[in-house]
Amino acid sequence: MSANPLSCATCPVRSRAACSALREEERGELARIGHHQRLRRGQTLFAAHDEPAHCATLISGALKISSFGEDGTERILSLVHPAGFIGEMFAPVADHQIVALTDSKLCVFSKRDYERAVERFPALGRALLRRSAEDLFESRALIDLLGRRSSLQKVSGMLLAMARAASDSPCHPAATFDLPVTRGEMAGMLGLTIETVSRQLSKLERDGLIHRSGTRGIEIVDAARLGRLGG
Amino acid sequence: MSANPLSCATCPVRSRAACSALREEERGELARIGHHQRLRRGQTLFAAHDEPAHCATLISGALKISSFGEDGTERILSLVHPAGFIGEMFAPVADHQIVALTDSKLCVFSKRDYERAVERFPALGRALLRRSAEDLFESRALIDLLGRRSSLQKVSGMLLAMARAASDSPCHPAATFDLPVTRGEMAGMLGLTIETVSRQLSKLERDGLIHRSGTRGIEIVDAARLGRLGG
DNA sequence: CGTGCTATTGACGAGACTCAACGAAAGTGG
DNA sequence: CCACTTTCGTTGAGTCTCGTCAATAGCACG
Repeated sequence: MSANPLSCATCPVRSRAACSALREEERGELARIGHHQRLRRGQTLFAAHDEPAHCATLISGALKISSFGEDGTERILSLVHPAGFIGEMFAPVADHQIVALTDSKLCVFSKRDYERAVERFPALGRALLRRSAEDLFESRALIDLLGRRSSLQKVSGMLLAMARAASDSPCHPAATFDLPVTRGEMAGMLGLTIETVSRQLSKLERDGLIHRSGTRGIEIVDAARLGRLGG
Repeated sequence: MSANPLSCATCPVRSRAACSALREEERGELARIGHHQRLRRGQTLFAAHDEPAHCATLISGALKISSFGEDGTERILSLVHPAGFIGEMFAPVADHQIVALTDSKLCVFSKRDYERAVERFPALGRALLRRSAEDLFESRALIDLLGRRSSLQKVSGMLLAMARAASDSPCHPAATFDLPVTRGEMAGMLGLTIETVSRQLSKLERDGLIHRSGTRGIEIVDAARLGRLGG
């Protein structure tokens, strides 16, 4: 765990993360109680059953939040994208594991310190609330995706969601991007099997809606038809 | 819309709702800017596409938050139980409809007023954050339920969730309760059809895990086995 | 150039949806 | 209070999607 001093001035998410709600000097104070941490692909931030003593803002990369069934099968509950906040401040102890999907950088704080900061800087609390609302919105979008839809619709919807997440501007999705997840992880999120995901991707490519390059690269060819399926 | 003055002293959720974080006199001030509202079963609080100008705490009854696909099929994203907070304070404008499942009572506030109150009373903001985190947790539980499970598991899990929600104490679920939702709504939440839900309920009763009385009454006979399926 | 791992593709079968009929409950109007 | 209508719930038979099992192909690594 490297204890680099935080350098907010060059932080790529300084305009979107929760701390962006703070004034200059307040942010400086927050920076003093936090530190950077790097996570390599596959490394876990918090393991299931941990009493999480930390919280963090994701600076770059991507994380997944997943739970595990009794049979050990993984279930991905949510993805975390840059500027996202991790640390279920008040949630019941959840058996959630948080793992890096790609090499990632985070801004980590002790939970106690952060809670104190929230009390001192009300704006931070409001910013967290906003983030939380966005997470909730995302979660509901995923629920929407999981509910009564065909596998083809699910896969299409996920591609669109990924395209949106890959783009910096939230309004227009990226036309070409790399999937941050493996097929298995995608399947886990959608409640499908690897095989079904693979088949539907093949079908989407056959029908000319997308183009695949390598195993992760996706180019959206016909966004309109894709949206009709997955939106 | 009846404009009864709020009477926090006798409010059944005064110890659990967001406003419970406030001190006596602060709560009094909040009460002055809010009013009670009754909703009959089936009435909608906010319709899709409304720019919601209000937010509310649910006092009694039950609400559903749902979205609608292009084909008009309803998709229930979340249930709201007493003490729950409604009003996506900061979320992107969502095409979500909020409808009463049973006759309900709410504590309604203008969004602007409430936001001002949040700024003035930081504790309120923190309480909202906690609520939001719980909602997020609930949402993720639903996602968990929707992901790769058999219809029997889904139905079992939903019964357990309902039992938990029906009980006042969050630790031990109610043994006997009324479903707040119709079969169709249940099906909508689980991504199943009415028929499948009905069949699985019949099966659970045949196998002695539950007992049905009327169309809504549920008695949990064998919580252990039910938990093994749906937990 | 093997060696794992991930992804793709095919054949088959179980589980969930569709369609359809029937029964039960709830609301309506006389 | 009762007959009527409407909605909701249950049950059955047939179809189709998606999961399971298995074999093969691409890729990254040493």
